[in-house]
Amino acid sequence: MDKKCCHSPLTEASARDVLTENGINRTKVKINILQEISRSARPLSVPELHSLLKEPCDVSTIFRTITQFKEKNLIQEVNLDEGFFRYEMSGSDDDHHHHHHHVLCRVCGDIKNIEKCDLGPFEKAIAKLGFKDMQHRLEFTGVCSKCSKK
Amino acid sequence: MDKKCCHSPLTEASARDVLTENGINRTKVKINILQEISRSARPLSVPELHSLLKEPCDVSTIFRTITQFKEKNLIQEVNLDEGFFRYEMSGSDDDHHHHHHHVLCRVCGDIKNIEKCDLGPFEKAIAKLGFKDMQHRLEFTGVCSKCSKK
DNA sequence: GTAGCTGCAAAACGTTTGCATGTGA
DNA sequence: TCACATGCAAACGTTTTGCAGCTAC
Repeated sequence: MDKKCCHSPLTEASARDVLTENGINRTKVKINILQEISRSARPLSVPELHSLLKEPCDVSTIFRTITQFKEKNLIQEVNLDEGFFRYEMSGSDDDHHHHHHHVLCRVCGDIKNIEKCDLGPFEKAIAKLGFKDMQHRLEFTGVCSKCSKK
Repeated sequence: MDKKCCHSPLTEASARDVLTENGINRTKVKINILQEISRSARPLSVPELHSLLKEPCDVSTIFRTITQFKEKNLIQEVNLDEGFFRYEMSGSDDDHHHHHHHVLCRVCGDIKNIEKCDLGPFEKAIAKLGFKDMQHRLEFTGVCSKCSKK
């Protein structure tokens, strides 16, 4: 549960490699965005990403880049019920079906990962209703230990 | 799993009672909105609600009313990853902690309820991280039997 | 009468799109 | 060269807000 996330921050060189492997042009903007997402310990929103980039680019470019990265499954969308999406690395190839959930602290906004995921009983129940190709979204909120001490 | 939802459509008289019990003024608009949500078999978005109301009101009024209903726990927010929220009845007083999940068909948009909810193992794992007052959101998408036959 | 409700208009916010220009391979 | 990437401006859909007038109690 406390172990480090599966990916590590990408160097410029490795970011370039990842883009090449996925058939994406290696532009300054795309390298920056990929590095910034890989550097972050938590999923980032587009406005956050925009203000983190050392060489800022337009938000529309960020959205277009994110669309492309999602299509190549480099990153994945996270919805913590905040009214907007966040994005995080999908995990490397050796870790192909990486899947996890999050807990969001309702007070300070801190986000932790939950690696456990067993929804078998739910999925069996839904299969009985005739549904196929199931996907799910499970996110938790709570008050973290720091905030509940105050 | 197939049983009818816990609440039934509210008559105008019972909608008025519910509002009074919750200290909310019984205006025409609020009665209409509450009835319309109680009548619906599935959680409604604000635009849907707006077009369903027989005596339409401004969307800003709908949002303000919904905020108030949420505060009194008359209704609850549902997020099916569509980019907007839906709203449904919270369940009656005798059914005080009613809680369920949904499956959304990614093809036709049909929504079914899932009554089962056992996330004990997850919540234990999160409690170990020091989080308190946990809440969760779990929603499924899939392809319903009608749509997968085509 | 007064607190609270409503409609209208405007704006906030995340997100998408069209278009003209610029850049990577 | 030429497909693709970018910035800018405009638009979109959902949601919020300010304000003036109206309604419930």
